[in-house]
Amino acid sequence: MRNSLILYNTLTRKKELFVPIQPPHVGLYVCGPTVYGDPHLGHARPAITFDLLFRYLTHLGYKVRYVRNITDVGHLENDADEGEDKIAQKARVEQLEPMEVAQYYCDRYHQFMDALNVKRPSIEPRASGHIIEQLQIVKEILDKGFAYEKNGSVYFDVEKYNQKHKYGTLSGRVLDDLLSTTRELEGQTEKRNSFDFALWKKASPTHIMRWPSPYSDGFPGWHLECTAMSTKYLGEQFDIHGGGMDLLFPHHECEIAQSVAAKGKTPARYWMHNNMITINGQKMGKSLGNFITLEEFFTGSHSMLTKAWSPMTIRFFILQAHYRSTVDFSNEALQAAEKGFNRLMDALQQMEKIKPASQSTFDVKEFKEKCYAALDDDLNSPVLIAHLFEGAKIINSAIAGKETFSKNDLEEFRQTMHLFSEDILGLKVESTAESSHPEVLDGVMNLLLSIRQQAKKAKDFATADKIRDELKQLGIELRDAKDKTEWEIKN
RNA sequence: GGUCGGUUGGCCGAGUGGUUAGGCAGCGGUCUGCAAAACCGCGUACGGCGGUUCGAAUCCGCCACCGACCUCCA
Repeated sequence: MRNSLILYNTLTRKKELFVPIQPPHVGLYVCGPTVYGDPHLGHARPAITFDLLFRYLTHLGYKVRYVRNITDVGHLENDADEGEDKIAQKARVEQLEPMEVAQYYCDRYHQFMDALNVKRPSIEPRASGHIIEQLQIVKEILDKGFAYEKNGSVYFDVEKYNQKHKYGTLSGRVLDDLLSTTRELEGQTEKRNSFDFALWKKASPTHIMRWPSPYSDGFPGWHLECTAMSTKYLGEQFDIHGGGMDLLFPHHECEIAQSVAAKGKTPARYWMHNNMITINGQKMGKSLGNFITLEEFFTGSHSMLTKAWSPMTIRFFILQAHYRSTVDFSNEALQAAEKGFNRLMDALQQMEKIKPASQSTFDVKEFKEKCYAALDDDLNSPVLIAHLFEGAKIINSAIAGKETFSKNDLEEFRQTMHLFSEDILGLKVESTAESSHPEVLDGVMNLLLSIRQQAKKAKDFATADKIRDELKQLGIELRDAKDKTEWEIKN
């Protein structure tokens, strides 16, 4: 097994060689969606980032258990007493059962992640199905003395925890600073300190989602589910914990505190955080109202979009930036991504036409090594894509007779190109009308092309060009090669 | 205000103490009846000011600007 993957660990702020606790097994936990709204571009980034990690680790031969939760009990709307579960709030607005709402958006999430060719995780646990496990952790933390109960709610005692352990190791925050910088919130009389966080919240009378507990009828605090479910399925300490950078503080910091308080262990050894997506340089966010749903991208139905952008264009666009960089959205950038993606996919298909020669003019082994090296360097997908474009250029040159491959090299080159672009980056040729009725369209095209060929022979270029131009208007592009004319549907 | 990160050619976006990132767009060429596609060539970019160094866009310092987190958010 290749063993040279280096990952940037937020915990140490350094790139580190990835060494699993129990090779060949790898435990990977990623914070999943809160299913109270339609999936948007921001959901795509972590899903694709960790899909790449999942695919690469699997390819390397690791047996990966990938756990990504579904938050269906919702997080607290805020920390105030009248805080309301997000799912419950949405349900009231739409007059639906809370679980109906959660199911609907969960299905939508799956539908769009499938379209983006994101593999399903090994386990997708729901928070609502793990109330017992969460209550168990509340009890453990209370027993250890790192939490206190007040009016039916249970809060994590950060100050007390900080006396024995250190709070803020992941985000680099210092408790004293937090005291002075955290603003005062109304209705926080129950908490001893503003930075304490809820482990269990007593439900207000209007709160629909509630479960019985020794403390009150209520619901779990907003960091607890990840601790409960990662512990249950991956153990008290596992390999990699991932999520968006916005979750670094307080969410992941609190997860660490909960695990250390309850189990005495930092839950994960490697913490990975994908950066945000920006629109016109500004973060995309619910509160900012500038987020674009995936459905709007795929159909083009948003005022900021000049046209529809396909799932693979979105995936390619995201992979063209390193996961720790912000990626700024614009129609121009997507246009460039779309064209580049098509060029790569075209080359991949053209590759089948290459005929083996006696000798190779291209070093396939070195090429393959470069591709691995890119991913080994903290999943550098943009560099990998740059290499794949070099591969595309070689393919096209080989078809033009400028490069040659021996039989063995050709086979290895084909495998390498497919491995990295399809199996690992998860890119694929998107189906078009061509694939739904292939025979019919082929027949029609062959007819048109033979008429055009006759016209060309007779030097009737007006007719030949008319066919080409009008097909172009329909979205079919012709390319005259030496002995035949190729055609392709563009969008 | 505190903490962290960023500022790369027309656009997007990697990377690095001295050697071509890559894609898109543009320009010139080859090919073509003309195109398209493809291939070849071109642009010589790293926020500002100092410092370290034989040499910095890459290291250090200061400044400017932008952003993220500190409140639900991927």
